[in-house]
Amino acid sequence: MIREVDVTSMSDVARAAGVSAATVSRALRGEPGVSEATRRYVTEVAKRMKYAIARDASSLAGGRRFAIAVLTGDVGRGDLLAGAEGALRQAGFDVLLYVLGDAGSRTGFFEEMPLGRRVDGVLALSIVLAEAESAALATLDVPVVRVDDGDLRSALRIAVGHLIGLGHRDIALVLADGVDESYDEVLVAEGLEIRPEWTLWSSPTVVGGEQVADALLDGDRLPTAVVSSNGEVALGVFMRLRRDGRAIPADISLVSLDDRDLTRAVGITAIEGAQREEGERAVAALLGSIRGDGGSSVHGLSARLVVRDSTGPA
Amino acid sequence: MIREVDVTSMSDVARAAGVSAATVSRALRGEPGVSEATRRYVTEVAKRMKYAIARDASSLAGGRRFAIAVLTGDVGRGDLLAGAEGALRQAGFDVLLYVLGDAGSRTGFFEEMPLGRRVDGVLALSIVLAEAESAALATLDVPVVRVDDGDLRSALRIAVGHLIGLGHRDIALVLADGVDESYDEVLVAEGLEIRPEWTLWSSPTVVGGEQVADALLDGDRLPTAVVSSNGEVALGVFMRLRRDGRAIPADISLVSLDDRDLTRAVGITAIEGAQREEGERAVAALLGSIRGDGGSSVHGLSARLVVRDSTGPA
DNA sequence: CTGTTAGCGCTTTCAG
DNA sequence: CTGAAAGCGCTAACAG
Repeated sequence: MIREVDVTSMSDVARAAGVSAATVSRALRGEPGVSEATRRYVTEVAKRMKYAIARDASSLAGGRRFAIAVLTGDVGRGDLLAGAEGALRQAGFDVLLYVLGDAGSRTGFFEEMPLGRRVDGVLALSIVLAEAESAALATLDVPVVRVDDGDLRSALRIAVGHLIGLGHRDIALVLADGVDESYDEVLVAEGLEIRPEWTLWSSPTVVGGEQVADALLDGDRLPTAVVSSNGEVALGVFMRLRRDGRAIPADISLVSLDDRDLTRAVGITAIEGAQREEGERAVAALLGSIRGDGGSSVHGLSARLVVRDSTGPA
Repeated sequence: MIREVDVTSMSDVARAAGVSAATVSRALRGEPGVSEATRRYVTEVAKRMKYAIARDASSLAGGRRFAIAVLTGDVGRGDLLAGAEGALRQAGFDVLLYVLGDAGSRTGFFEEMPLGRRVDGVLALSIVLAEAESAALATLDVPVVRVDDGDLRSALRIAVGHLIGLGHRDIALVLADGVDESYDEVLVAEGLEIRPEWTLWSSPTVVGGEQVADALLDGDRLPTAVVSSNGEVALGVFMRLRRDGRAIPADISLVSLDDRDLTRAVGITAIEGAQREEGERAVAALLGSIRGDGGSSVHGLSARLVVRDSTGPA
């Protein structure tokens, strides 16, 4: 396709404004060394001509790229991405998106490393990087900032604290398969008694949650509160308990350590990562690095309790 | 931050390979006019030197940008985005992401139009563009491809067809607020009788769905099936009916015209857009346009019924 | 098939 | 404060 169009270039603007291209460049970028009057006038003219700096040429000449690569394994974590994108756009950076969800595209990406000399920094959002992958990124010689999912332990601590504050002592903990650590100490630390039958594992699905609820209902005593590490499991527990005639939160309170569309929709109290904000914070850190020390860093999603309708007094 | 590094440029490679820069350029891009032997050797050397073409310079000189702007209003539609990104990356295009979720960033974007001379095409994913916005994009003079949500009418047709196949005749239709058209004709066309009290409106929330279910339960006759235009509403209906002791699908079948995490998790039969595939198809169309006629086009998410556990014989 | 020569549209010294 | 000149690293004619 041939496009023979609107090549309003900087020199066009310069000519129209009766100054040199250098002055236009300085004026438009807010560089010092231009009188305010000139700057205003040039900006004016540029806008009238709908002129926009050609990034390619600008990068080539200036050495800066004004672009950040955003790597993510899971577009589902939408707000994190949205927050980061907004902050970057506002700061004048392009966002080059790379969705590294499946193994194929992921290995492909790290083999090709298509970022060479193309970005000023890298943001890795909720994707756990292998050693080799981190190393590959390091060769780009630009700052890398990672945002990981918040850690379960502290989320659990917050949830349990909330429940204890409501007077609960009998708290069951449902962990999604794959979670292999023990979290008893968190309960112990709060002075709670550990009952083995109240620590349950479940596949990370709604059906799994329903089975867990069944197991709970079959026990000789029901806890007054349930904490689930996974949102879908929480929903399963919620639905089964309700169907069994248990009122939530009157009979049983429920907290999810994982906040999702699901839990939000149903009104389940949950620990949410402040995703949007964290995305913005990560961008701030990255831009700081770019301007400053060039260092890399790792951020955890900050945990925050959102009390909804599934928790109440014991 | 000062970066005084690895500026392996094309001429470095050329020197190392004992050829001219032009030859390296041709060889690396697969352009004709290079002997196979030379191409192989040059490629070899380049790889060994870890050389990667500088996109900026390449674009500047060549006039092509190898970048596509992807506009989306809703990162939640993850698979569409993932599909498009994968296809674009494979084709060698950068993806410049713009999340135009909230009004502020959206108007900001269309006022600034930061894309001038920066992309070879635009992909608008599940975002309905206003007249003025389309016009703004048109000024970029690059192909624009849009992928819209599938249309409700055809989704409804599929859902109703499915239910009728299962023997249902008493079908209630729940529309989320904002849907203003009448869909009676779809039912009529299938030979169904229209009962006004079985066409209900609801806020697009779980609570709204629960209220709808209440209204249904209060009626003098219960439909044998419910179709909801919205996933969250469907979930609300689902939960309330179950709590009221109605078995799904034994007593009542339920179909959502909108497939989401929610409906998937709970196992509600739904009409899903084949998002990933559609993303790839849109990219194919866009790349075709870029190479060819430069035309723009609109794609609908292709509707597909996913039968889960919420529908069964009447 | 390959090399040479001009730029692409900016930013950046360096003078003025 | 402003302008002129010299590239940034490539690609695209044009010659050989």
